[in-house]
Amino acid sequence: MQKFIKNQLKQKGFKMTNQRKMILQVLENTDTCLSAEEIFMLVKDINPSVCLTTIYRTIEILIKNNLLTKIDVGDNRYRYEIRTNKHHHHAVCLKCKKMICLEGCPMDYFEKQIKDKVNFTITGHRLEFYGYCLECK
Amino acid sequence: MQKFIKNQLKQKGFKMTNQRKMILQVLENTDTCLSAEEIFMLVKDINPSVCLTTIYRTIEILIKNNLLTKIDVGDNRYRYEIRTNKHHHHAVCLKCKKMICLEGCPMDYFEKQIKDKVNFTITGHRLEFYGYCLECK
DNA sequence: GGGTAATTGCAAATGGTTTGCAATTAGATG
DNA sequence: CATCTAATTGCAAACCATTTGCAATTACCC
Ligand SMILES: [Mn+2]
Ligand SMILES: [Mn+2]
Ligand SMILES: [Zn+2]
Ligand SMILES: [Zn+2]
Repeated sequence: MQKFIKNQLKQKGFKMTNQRKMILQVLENTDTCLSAEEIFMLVKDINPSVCLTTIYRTIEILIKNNLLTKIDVGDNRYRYEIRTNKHHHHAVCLKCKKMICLEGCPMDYFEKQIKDKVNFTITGHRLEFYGYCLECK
Repeated sequence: MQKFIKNQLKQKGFKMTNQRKMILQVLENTDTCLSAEEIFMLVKDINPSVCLTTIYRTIEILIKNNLLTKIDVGDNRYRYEIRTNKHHHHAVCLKCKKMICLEGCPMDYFEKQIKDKVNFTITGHRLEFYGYCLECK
């Protein structure tokens, strides 16, 4: 995957800078979704001379090229998740906003998995479809 | 529904001010989800002397009392939807961010409805469960 | 290694949302 | 109906995640 993303970027004419390498490394070595600030902190652990702006600009590039997903949890701060080849969903804790990645997709499968494996108490869910309406198509 | 919400608020000790009446009226007379700014504009059409702050504070109360839902579409601005007794989902246009309310819930039913009735081209979807994780339960 | 366009860091701007505070008001009480 | 008080409001300022302008730096094609 690491390779795939780097190739995608190179192919589109983006330079593979040290900052971008570090950001990708951080995004690929986490098991949750990270906020810009969290990515920033983790990248600083590798090299303290990075700038938050660079994080945001890299995020923008990745999203525009379908290599990163922007996720909202309702606390005025987005989380980002690097592209995986397995389509999946999340369980979001209303209190600490932690996002637990779930495998697979069909809803009923999920409900069972969440209760049995992840130990997450469901109080509700939200399902949104993305695409284009009649006027914008 | 109008009545139900007012009763809920009164029961919890909130005053039924003119501002709150107008905000509820606006929220109940729309067929999409509105941003705070949009609610503000619509309320100003009724009475120009209202303040955006009041919109936000009312939104906060409604959300805390489960009378309003906060929805994110990815453009740094939340949309709000007044409580309905029919659980339902949305189709969000990636371009204009318009939210089309869908009836019912099961996924397969939706996919058909979206294609046939609402004329919305699906390019993807997101499903999130809300609740509490092991530590926060 | 040199040339050039892309990228970066810094500081400042942006914009949605929140907060402090004094003035106003709903609605309970008599 | 007039009085009282806690809740609510409007205004201005703060907040804070994200974005932008610009000069200095860097990747990478030759
Ligand atoms: Mn899915
Ligand atoms: Mn549902
Ligand atoms: Zn939690
Ligand atoms: Zn549209």
